[in-house]
Amino acid sequence: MDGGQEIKAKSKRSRPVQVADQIKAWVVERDLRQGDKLPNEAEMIALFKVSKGTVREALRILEAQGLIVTRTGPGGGSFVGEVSQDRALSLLGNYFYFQELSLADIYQMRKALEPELAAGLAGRLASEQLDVLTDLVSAHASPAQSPEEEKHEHIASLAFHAKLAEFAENRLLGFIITFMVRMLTEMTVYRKLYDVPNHELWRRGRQHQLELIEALRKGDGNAARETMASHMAAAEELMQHQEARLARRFIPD
Amino acid sequence: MDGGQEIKAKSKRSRPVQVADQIKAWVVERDLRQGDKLPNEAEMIALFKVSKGTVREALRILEAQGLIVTRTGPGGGSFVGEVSQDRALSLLGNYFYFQELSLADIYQMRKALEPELAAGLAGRLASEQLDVLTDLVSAHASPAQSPEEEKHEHIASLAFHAKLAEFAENRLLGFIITFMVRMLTEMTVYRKLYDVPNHELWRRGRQHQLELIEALRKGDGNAARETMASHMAAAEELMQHQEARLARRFIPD
DNA sequence: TAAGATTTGTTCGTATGTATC
DNA sequence: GGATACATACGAACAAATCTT
Repeated sequence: MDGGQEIKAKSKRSRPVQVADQIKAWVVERDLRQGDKLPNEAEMIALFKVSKGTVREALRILEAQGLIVTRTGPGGGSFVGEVSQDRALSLLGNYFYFQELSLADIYQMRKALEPELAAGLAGRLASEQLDVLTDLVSAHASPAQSPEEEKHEHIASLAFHAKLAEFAENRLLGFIITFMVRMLTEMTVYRKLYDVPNHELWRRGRQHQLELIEALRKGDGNAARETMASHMAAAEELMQHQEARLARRFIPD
Repeated sequence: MDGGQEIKAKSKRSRPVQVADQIKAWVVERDLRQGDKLPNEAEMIALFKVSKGTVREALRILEAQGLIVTRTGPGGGSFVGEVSQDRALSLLGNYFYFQELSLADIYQMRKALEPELAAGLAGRLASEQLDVLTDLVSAHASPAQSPEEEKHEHIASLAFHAKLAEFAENRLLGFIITFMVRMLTEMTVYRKLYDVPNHELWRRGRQHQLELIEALRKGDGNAARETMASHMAAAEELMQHQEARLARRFIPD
């Protein structure tokens, strides 16, 4: 009946992993923040009583997670680093690489979250930010003439949503939407999600985006929410024929 | 037969990171799946023309991301590994360690997603699964008498939601909710989120959970959705007085 | 520009630990 | 138990990057 703390199998953790844990503990104990310096290699060797190679493997572990950065030269060493959104997106992508994620799954989430994002943004964007959004919509104003153009339009449309997510105040909301957009973009690139063009639906989607920008400008949260909800429904319809699954590949850093 | 020419433009990356990338490419080229064996250390040394130490650092990088697992002994070596949900949760937690995430942010998401989860689960759970949920609610049936009990009730309540998320068919939805529950659990443990008891609200929350289980059993998706929505509103109210921010600490593996 | 100092980056040889047969 | 095939760990040396003077 605890549910929170899982008892972890006492698997034998390798020395480098142990050292990585010790380094984390060392950082937490001292409440270090981004940019603060860690002991250098020589000091860690003395501190943890391990060889240089082991220390370096531990540092690579932490570096791979984005927790530290390392620089050479005088004044160099390892420092507490802020995990970038890009890295976090990649690491999460590696997990879902192994999961069965369908378009339906992603759109169930988008339908729930994107209207929420839109409502929260109403009246909060500077005019330059609104202009950026307008430019993204304008970038694919004329009807696509070839599959290649279809593809680029599709990606540009997703970029519109990525930009909205970037503006989100709720960083968790922004992150998740960015993640889904990224997944969809990869699907678009690696599979032929754009080969069943439906110009009418496409035109409607573009109209939605323009209406959304207007609602955001006016600060009308409810209109923004409703418009986005319609847009999501249309986008889902547009992709629904596609049987697509996510491309199974490692996502590079 | 291998990659061929090195790309000078990316020479910023350290050798171990380069090798890690090469190993990933090697895996992707061959479309290896979980459990498939990678070359052993000696072979990688020959393959990538680097020393043992460099190969090992590269392997630790991939291991830290959950992409490979390593075993010693005959027949041992490195193998393609499936990234576990637990590891993915930790890595994502590391990212949000650095973000300003408020209770309001999390509840905005929960209000949008948990009703969706509840609706999707209606009529899909086996009776054993429903029993597990009932047990979790029963675990905190009597009113809490002390702050310590309040805390455990709070955690148990979150465990209820974690279990629901575990049953989700949509793995993305399940993952995100699990993540939020985990964050809230940590807040509960590391901060005094349970020191402003409100017995009436608490009783109502418990009632909601029982109603929800009933709706799930009956297969009434709309009732499940509505009940969960009410439950989320109540839970938010319960936590709203708390100024809490997430504890700033590294999340252990 | 150049030299020197500092710190990480990489290699090699060797020895030890561990799981399988 | 012994042999084998692996990863694991250590230490010493040298290379490369980068800062200071």
